[in-house]
Amino acid sequence: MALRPVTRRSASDQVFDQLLDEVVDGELTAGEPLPSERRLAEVLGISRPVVREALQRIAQTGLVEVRHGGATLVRDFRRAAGLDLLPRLLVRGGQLDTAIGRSVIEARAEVGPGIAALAAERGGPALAASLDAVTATMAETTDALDWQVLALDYWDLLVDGADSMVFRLMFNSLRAAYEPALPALASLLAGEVGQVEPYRLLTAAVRAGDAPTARAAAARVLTPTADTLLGAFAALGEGR
Amino acid sequence: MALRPVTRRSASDQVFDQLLDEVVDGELTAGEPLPSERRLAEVLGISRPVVREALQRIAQTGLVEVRHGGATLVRDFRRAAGLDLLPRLLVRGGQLDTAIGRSVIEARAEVGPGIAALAAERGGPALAASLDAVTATMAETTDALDWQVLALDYWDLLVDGADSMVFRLMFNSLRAAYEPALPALASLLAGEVGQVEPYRLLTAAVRAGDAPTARAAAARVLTPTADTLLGAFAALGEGR
DNA sequence: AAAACAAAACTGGTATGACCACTTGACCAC
DNA sequence: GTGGTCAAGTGGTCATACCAGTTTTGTTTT
Repeated sequence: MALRPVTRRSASDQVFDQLLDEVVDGELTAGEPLPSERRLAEVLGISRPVVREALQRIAQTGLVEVRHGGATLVRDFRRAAGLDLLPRLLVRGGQLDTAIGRSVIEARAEVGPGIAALAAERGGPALAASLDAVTATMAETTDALDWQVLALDYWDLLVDGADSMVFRLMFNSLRAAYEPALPALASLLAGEVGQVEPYRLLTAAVRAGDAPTARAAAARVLTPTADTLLGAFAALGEGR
Repeated sequence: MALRPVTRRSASDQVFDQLLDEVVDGELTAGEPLPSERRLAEVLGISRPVVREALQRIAQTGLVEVRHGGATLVRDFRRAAGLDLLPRLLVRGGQLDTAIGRSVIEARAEVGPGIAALAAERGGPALAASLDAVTATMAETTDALDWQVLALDYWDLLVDGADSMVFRLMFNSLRAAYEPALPALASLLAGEVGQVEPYRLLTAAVRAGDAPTARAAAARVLTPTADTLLGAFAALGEGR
């Protein structure tokens, strides 16, 4: 039997989630003042320090603005939040937001080739050797989920090779966003399993230090997945 | 006279900054356990709730992992942090990190044209009209800083038009990163002031709904700035 | 001597109540 | 209208105690 570890969520975590959902779902509109910390503590049946911890974390993500002496105000997260918020937007209330999912795929298609180009310029044969090791494992993989995990490993190496902190942090944020959804996505992308040739072409371009070819090869790696997912999202989006 | 608002930083903020700097500067290496909350409170001369608030915010950014009952561990921020950390990496200890700056420019050059293409597909004449209003103001602007602010406004509209949450959040993160450095950068980019024609061409492509042209036009908007800044960063990087 | 167990000594999580610092708005004097 | 004062409400900090979970230690058992 498949047991999963029990997760005891702290009171602070639960308050954090509640507040975040209320802001993101628009139940608390931008500019609106939040109830005072004392009031929140009373309503939620917890102590004020716990409320404060949750509130500080919410503020850290840019969703509210706490002002000493004044009320805490809700901000427009579309204006104030950074990419770290993405995971909480992509899957909301257990449901995947197809509009957000579409934008993730679009961004991936845009950023991926750029990463590949930089990696080709800077990675060299050492990077290519690491990539070869991953593609070798991919070639022997039949499980859809394992395949996706390996594909992520491949891109992780590529991002390292690009030697760009911004792309690294972007990758981390995007990865954090769709890693939870991977099991669900893997089945959609089962047809992709075993298609290792595009990755090998990309690796070859990296080894040769050929940035333009790497860019094109990366696009060929990403496009099939993107088309499949965009199609699925479009179908889901109309279904509701 | 140019007065600036006084900023009183809370104890919690100061602890947050100290811990963040220690992790980012590598004085606390990944895997290493942090001192206990009680110990930190004692050493820093503050109360434990304040330490906890700072610690929870640090954990929120992915820099440490707090475990109930166990020690709090430092994580490798290169692996765990998201794009929200960028502002704290770009300018560290009052100094601009040129390697990070380079990666920001590279990412901008990669993402910008993609945003322009999407905006051309989805924005339509309404977006173009808004863009025209900004370029009209730009044409009359001679101050270098004002020019940069308007350029940011232009891109803000473009990002709206792209109708992509991921690009919106990316833009917010990047903006938060280099907005503090804008005054310093503006003087470097003084030569760009008045060059409104590339923006007008981009606007025209958006109005026509011509994505490929918009993509190319965006590249032409971004390239001069990118070259200038990359050159300046390279010179700075070698100087040390 | 090795393994199993139990207790103690950590760790973080929560609660309480008090006080300080700041903002806001009402009211008052000029 | 201007400026000043004051009271009420807000967030910021402190101190202490206790609960909950983990890690270490020491003992017991095999």
